[in-house]
Amino acid sequence: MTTARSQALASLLLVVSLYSNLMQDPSRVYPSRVREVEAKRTTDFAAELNPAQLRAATHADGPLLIIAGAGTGKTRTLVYRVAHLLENGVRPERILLLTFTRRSAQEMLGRAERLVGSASRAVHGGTFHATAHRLLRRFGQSAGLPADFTIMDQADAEDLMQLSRAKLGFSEKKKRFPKKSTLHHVYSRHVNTEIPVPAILSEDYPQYREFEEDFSKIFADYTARKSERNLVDYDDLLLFWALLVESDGALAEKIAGLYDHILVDEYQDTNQLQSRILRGMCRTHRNITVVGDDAQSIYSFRGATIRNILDFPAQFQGASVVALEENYRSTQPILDVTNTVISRAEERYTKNLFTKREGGEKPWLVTAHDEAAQTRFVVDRILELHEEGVPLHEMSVLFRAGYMSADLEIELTARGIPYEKWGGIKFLEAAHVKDVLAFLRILENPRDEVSWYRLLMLMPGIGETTARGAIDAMALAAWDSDSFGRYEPPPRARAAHTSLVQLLAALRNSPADVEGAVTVEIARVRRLYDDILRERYDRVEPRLSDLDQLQTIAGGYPSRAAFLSALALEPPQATQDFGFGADSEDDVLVLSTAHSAKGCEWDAVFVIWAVDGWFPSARSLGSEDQIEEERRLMYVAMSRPRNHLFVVYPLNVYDTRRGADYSMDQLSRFLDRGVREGMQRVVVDRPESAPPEPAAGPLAVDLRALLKGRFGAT
DNA sequence: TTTTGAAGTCTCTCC
DNA sequence: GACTTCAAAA
Repeated sequence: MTTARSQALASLLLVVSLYSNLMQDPSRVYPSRVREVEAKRTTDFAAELNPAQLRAATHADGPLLIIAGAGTGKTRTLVYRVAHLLENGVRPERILLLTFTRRSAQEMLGRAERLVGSASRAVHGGTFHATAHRLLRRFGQSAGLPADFTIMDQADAEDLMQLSRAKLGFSEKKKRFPKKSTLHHVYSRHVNTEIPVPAILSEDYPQYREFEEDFSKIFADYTARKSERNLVDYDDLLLFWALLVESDGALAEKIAGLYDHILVDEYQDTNQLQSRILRGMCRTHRNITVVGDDAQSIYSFRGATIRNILDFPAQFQGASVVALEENYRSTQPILDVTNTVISRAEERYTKNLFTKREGGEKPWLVTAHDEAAQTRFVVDRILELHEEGVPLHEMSVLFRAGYMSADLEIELTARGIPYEKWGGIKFLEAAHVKDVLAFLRILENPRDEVSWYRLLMLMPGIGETTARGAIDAMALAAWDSDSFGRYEPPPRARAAHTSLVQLLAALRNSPADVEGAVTVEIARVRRLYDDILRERYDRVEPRLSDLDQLQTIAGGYPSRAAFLSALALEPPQATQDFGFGADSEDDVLVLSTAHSAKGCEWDAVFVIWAVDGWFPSARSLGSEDQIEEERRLMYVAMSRPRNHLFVVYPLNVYDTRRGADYSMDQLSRFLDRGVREGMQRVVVDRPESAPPEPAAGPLAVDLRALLKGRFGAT
């Protein structure tokens, strides 16, 4: 069976190999690679690119902005630009390719390799955060950052924020005090956008304006806590990088001098802080190429600003601008509809996407009676297309938020259709995985308060007060590694304390630098932890097998530190990391959030839950800007297919949020009259009373029988 | 006083 | 379903 989780694990294994690649000193790779470049035939750029792509790919030095509409060969152009640079003698390790996701970095470097040979492997590529991490491990100490810092993921950062919140006594007294996730969100937004906190509160959280001073106090405490405890959050990675390249010293020169060319993908999704980093990195050469599509800017919730791309020509004087407008992906009827959707957007670079792909069916707008009918329609149509020869991996179902695919997943499982889910429940967010990792993290960084707290709270007889008391005692002893052993617990916690002390001692004494050391450590932790797991959680078996997998994965890392850092920065999201070897031959359907689908394409795409309040999300209806972003998100979703597009919406939704009753819902506002004119409509009724026949084997359902009588065109 | 279980409140997108 | 709040149990 193909589950999201098992695939996530497989992808994590891939990360292992990537990680060791990433950490390799490129100078060691260099000499042999160069010869391969020279031996390689030169690429015939003019024959393989259209005029606009050619201009972008072969652009000489200096800033370049490529405005690339959906499906216009953006990746291709960037890959050829890398090839062009290499063929013109730029050393691969002097090129930095910044992407938004690890997946696109892999894909691009893989394609570049096919084009120009293995030289491209020495090109530095990765996300902003992963690149920041690499630089900070190498140069951070000169900037006052400890060498052994631990990276916190978002949940960790929120937990730490909660500790600050509780410490300052805000947890009980006031009514409606913002919760930890809100606190963290405001903080993160402040760091990434550089908007002052009061302004963020006024704009996004007017109800919390009265707590303005409390926010400042908590943030101050949070910041102090981080540095005392050796912790670094995602935002810090960028922040320290920016500070490093903006300083006046030789260090800034050195870091900026690492690269001669910087290429940035998905530039519309960068934020103010990232823009500062880029300006710092380009202080000497100005060889910066950015690619983006303002119509696909969908990450403002994490501080991305469309201004970066709109203002690029002003920020980098003399920048060339190339627009890619020929769409190679979709048929004309699909393009007509998506062009109409995005034409309603306010401020943008005007692009006129066109295609030579004439013909093809009009996109479908499907009105389903309710959620069950929606699910049935999607599954039936998928099977039908599959029978017509479209492989499952050439189809995807897209939705606004991860939880919206629940019903569909049940049905797919029942009918034996394999699928993989992107952007869903993440392996590393599972409580039991985080529990085990907490043990490893305090070994790595004894000051890691978040992990201590988590771990202590797991132990029977230890609650909030005892946990905090133990942590305070350790802080008082300057986090000496024996300080926990000297701590005197109250009687009810004594047994737990003893076993924990013994475990930690055993772990500290086991050799750390032998192969598979991390796996051994996890096994030891589990001798204590597995019983706790059985006690605390339901569905024990799958959780235990997750931990088995975690042990296996850990075996691939050279050290505990490498393992933990990789997990924070390269979380296995699911199978989006799947593009290798035999596994890519698995024919599985893709379920994805609209966000995670960006940059991908399929033969057939289903967009479900196209209901006002769901897509656009009800939370975004408050402001014009947010609605605009939702519109772009819908545009991203609808512009993924090559040949078949289905937009589905259920009429009656059993909505527990509003008094648990059926309510009539309305089609998403983005499918306005003009858009609908380009579509063909279908109404799908409530499913017949008979349940679907259980599948004899994968895809063995008699479709015609199931579909009979359930279509009624209007 | 502290822990723990149970009822009640919302529920996005990602590095 | 995860997280918070609240009241009973140790």
